[in-house]
Amino acid sequence: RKAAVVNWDPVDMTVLANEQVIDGKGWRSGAAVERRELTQWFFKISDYSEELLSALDGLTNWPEKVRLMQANWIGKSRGLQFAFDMVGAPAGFETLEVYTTRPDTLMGASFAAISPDHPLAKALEADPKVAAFLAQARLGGTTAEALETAEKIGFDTGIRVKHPLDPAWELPVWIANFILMDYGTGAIFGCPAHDQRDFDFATKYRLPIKPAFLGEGMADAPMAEAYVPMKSERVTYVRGFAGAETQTGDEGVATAIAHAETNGYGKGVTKFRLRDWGVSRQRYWGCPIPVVHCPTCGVVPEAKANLPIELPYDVSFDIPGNPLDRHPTWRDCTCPKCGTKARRETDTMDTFVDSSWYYARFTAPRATTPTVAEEAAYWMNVDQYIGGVEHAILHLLYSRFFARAMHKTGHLPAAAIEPFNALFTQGMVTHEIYKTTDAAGRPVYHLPEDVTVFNVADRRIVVPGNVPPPVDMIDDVDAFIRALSDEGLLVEVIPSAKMSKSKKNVVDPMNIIAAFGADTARWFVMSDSPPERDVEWTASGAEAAFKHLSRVWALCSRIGDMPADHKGEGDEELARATARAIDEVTRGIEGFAFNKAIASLYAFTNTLAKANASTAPMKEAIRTLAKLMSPMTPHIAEEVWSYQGGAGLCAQGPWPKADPALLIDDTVTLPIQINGKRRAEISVPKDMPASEVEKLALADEDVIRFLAGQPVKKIIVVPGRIINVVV
RNA sequence: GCCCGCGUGGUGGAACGGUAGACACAGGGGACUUAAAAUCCCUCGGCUGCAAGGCUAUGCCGGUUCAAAUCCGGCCGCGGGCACCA
Repeated sequence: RKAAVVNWDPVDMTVLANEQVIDGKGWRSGAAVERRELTQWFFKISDYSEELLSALDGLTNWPEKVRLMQANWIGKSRGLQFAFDMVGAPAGFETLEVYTTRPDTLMGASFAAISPDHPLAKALEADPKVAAFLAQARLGGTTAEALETAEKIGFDTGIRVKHPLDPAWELPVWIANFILMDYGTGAIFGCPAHDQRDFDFATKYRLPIKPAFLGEGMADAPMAEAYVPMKSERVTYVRGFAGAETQTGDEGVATAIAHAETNGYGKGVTKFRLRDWGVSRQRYWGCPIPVVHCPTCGVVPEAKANLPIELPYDVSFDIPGNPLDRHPTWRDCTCPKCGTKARRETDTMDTFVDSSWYYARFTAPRATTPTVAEEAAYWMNVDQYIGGVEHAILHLLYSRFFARAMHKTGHLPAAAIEPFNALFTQGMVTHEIYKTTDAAGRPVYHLPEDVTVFNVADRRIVVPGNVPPPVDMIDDVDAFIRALSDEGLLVEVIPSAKMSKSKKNVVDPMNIIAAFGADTARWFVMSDSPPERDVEWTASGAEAAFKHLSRVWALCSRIGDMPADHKGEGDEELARATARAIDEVTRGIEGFAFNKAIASLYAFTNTLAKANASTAPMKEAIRTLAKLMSPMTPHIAEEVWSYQGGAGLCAQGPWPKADPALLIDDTVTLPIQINGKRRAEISVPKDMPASEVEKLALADEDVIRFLAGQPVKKIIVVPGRIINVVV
């Protein structure tokens, strides 16, 4: 229960918190959310923004999608940062720093705006009108919808800034609720012509809208919305100040930054969207943050000898809030620096902290230090990491950061800074949701095993309970459904979703195992969908899997009963089929295409069931089948293996290897197309030269019939694949 | 709004640019049964034909190619991620 400690810095930040989190009193759902300042602990992941972004290129065995999501999350942008000189601002606020990714639109500026959380806004808060505005701006929800629909509101401070390119030109400074303190400098210059938000704001408050550029060949005209072309697009500057009159946005930005740097009013900077990782939680169930608050020394890291700080067990959750805050003794401690009475930090760490380095801990689980150098060097990295896509950003990015931090603190070797060599994101097992409504209008969810699904006249009807109604006696289906509905017996079927206990769309694995065994459950889950996709759980699918495994067992006992000297037919073909099965199943498993591997096993089993070969190849085939099945269905595989006289466990023996000679057929069947349509096929020896194949194809009677004497323009022979005759 | 991804039978899904629908589920038919279950066999994209077969078909429209589910462009639909990020 300890975590590596990296860059402990208390940071004052504005965070969003609801009442429950702040004072532990209210726990009403939908309680008003307000914004307050809390002291929180952060990991300075932003120091690694560039590194975490550029290293994504090296993760060649990660899905492109995940790398892209991380790149977008890190969000690198290049822009200009510069300072406006202010007129009429309080003492200490001589300049206003702003950041823009479109410095080429500088001449389209019509105002400057600061975040309600900007230090300047706070400095002005003594003015009751400002205070009232800030209170209003801080209201409002934090959900995506709330933000989307939130109206833009602003307050003109009366302060003015001088335009960097023309000191005589002054712009008003507004406080605006849509400016974020967390990004850039918390202040912007507004260019309504080329930013939709600024456009909306300028329209509302009647500020000038002046284009800096027009689309190539477009005329200057009043605009209905902001003109925001891609930076790669060429535009004609009507209020340009750097570079060519017509150039791409990228060129415009580059020349504008150069202009600012040459003339000394600003500099090009790179910003990242990635914010520091706030790890403080006002909860019990996280690792305690090993920090002591001392009245004389301030914030002091706990002495190493006292680590790990363990959570107390005698806590109560009767009252909402963090029990650590109320614990009588846990909070009390002595300052590791001066020895006086002090208080422990009661915030605990985000549980993502634990999941960010467990893989490293696994390399030396019983060590008294977080990791052991030799063990970490030996075991790291994780060769293949498998998890849901929902971890694409947070967990996987935090882990990448944490591995780097652990390297810096000497807990991991340099080779382990990218902890996961290969990543596979698997889908989920889903099921539809069955819902009814109780008398009070509350939703009631039903387990799949507690409803009955049946069809009447192509209508799928679901009722609670396990007794289907007498379907034959229903003649008016609509009336029947209405009656069910009136009695509250019509179950609403909600489309398939990730299995969740609260929605009761779960199938208990224990029930499946009790009914069919664990092999069946594993076989079915892997058989239908590729693993990166979600699988819909169906009872019939599980039954089908069970039937198939029963067939395998029946086949096993039949082959087991064969007399040792039985001479059959098709020994060669069966040996080929066996080799092909080994090849296909191996490639399927190695390529994470378990559904294809299982399809091959079905085909091989069917071939074997129909075969009438001699005893030796039959036994060889069933033993191979056991081996190939063992990753999916270990129990039946071992039974079959042992029944067929296999030595030891098949899980312990080597994986079968296909004889390459048996994988190559001596003759191949080639389809013949005429103008791209399949018309015939011929069998030819596999190494027959193309010219011979051509002759044979043109001599084929179906081909002759279809050509009907037309001259052949061209003939394409793809060896081993296809022949196309063009007329 | 921005960034990704995906659209193939009734269903889950196969298909290095080369025989579309492998392998299954469901359905239909049959055998065995007094009957049912279980098991086994046949059939199963659509249209057409007694049949052999033919035509048509991978969301829609167009293009590249001897050949397109696959590559390119444009629509439509669905899903995921991000989001007052200046």
